[in-house]
Amino acid sequence: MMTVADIVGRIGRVARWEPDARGRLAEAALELYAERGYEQTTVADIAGRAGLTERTFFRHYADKREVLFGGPMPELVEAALREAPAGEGALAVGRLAMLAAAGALPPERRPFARKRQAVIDATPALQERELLKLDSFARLIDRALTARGEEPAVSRIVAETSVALFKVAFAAWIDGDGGNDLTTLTEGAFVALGRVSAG
Amino acid sequence: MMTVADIVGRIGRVARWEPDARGRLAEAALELYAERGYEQTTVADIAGRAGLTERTFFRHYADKREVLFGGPMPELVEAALREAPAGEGALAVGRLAMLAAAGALPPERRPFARKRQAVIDATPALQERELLKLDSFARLIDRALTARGEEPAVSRIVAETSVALFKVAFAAWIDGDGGNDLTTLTEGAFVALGRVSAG
DNA sequence: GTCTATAGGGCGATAGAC
DNA sequence: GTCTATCGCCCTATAGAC
Repeated sequence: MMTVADIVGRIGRVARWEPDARGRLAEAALELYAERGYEQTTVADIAGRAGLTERTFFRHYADKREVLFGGPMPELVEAALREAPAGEGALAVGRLAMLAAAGALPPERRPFARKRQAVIDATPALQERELLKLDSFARLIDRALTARGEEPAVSRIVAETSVALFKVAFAAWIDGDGGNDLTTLTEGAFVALGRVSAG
Repeated sequence: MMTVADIVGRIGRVARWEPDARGRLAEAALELYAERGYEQTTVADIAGRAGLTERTFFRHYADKREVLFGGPMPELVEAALREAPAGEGALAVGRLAMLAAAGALPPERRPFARKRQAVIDATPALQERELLKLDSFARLIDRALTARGEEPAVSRIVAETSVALFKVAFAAWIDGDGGNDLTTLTEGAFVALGRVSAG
């Protein structure tokens, strides 16, 4: 279905507002956080660079941290959990969920992800938010596994472990040379768990 | 060396200040967060109940969240990692570190821990802080394992997995009926990992 | 202790599209 | 008329600076 914004875009006329306020805010925020640091950046700075006001920033993002965490990963994880084949074991389902998350970060997004991660690594407040997002994936997996009839104890362990492995794979993807994509590294982390927990 | 507080304690007289301002602030904060919610509680409220000023609160705690996270767990984890026998495998060391963390919460602390956890579970801002604290344990384990000569990939996986298992055990301790102590539950989580990752 | 900047929420006004 | 995105000005509490 064609939206008003689409029509405006086609006609090529400037409407009342520049399009994609949300995206412009996110871009401006990352730039400024990288340039001068998260704490040294005010919401007014971000809004100003995006050609908007402070108040509009808070319409699009609940707080100053959230502007870096707007990706499609939660939906991808939920979809993977919904579509996981009935026969799969618990850990295999957790693995599918994390592979879906990895799918949100194809190789071409690595430069952006590295820039974003450098900002997060320099800022405890952003690390906290990142950990909460990852924890929410664990909750999704736990709920899905329980719904599939797994023991609560198994669901929880698999959920937390799966996310732990994704964290490891993601860190390796960011720190590495780009030779392996995130999907491969995620699969590798699940394989490595078997080795570590056996040996 | 003897501090002023020590001297006051010995004499047994009430000096210029009631003793243990830090503890009183923590107690007042938990009460208020439980009574009316974290966001509905101001730092002035907490300080007032503790008979202190707002400014004094920030001398003892860096921010409003930190007042719930002042325990000895980090030191216990560090000590366990320092004293881990040389022969132990990576996962065994992670397990020792998490058992040391569990040691900070003996059965008699469960009522307090449950009250505190209820507040945290109701407050995303506090969940974020809790996750950051747990993540800092993973960093400690990772560093210690790397120092012991483990492969970086193994260190990271073991570190994240160990903390993941502790999270599961802690949740079970809080949610359960108190029949199992946290140490037992933590050991059980490490045992269960073997079953889950094998089967 | 005092002062101040900033985060972030409430609410109403405005200006288009339909 | 309704709906939606933006702006403006109010406010309080946090947290850092002095």
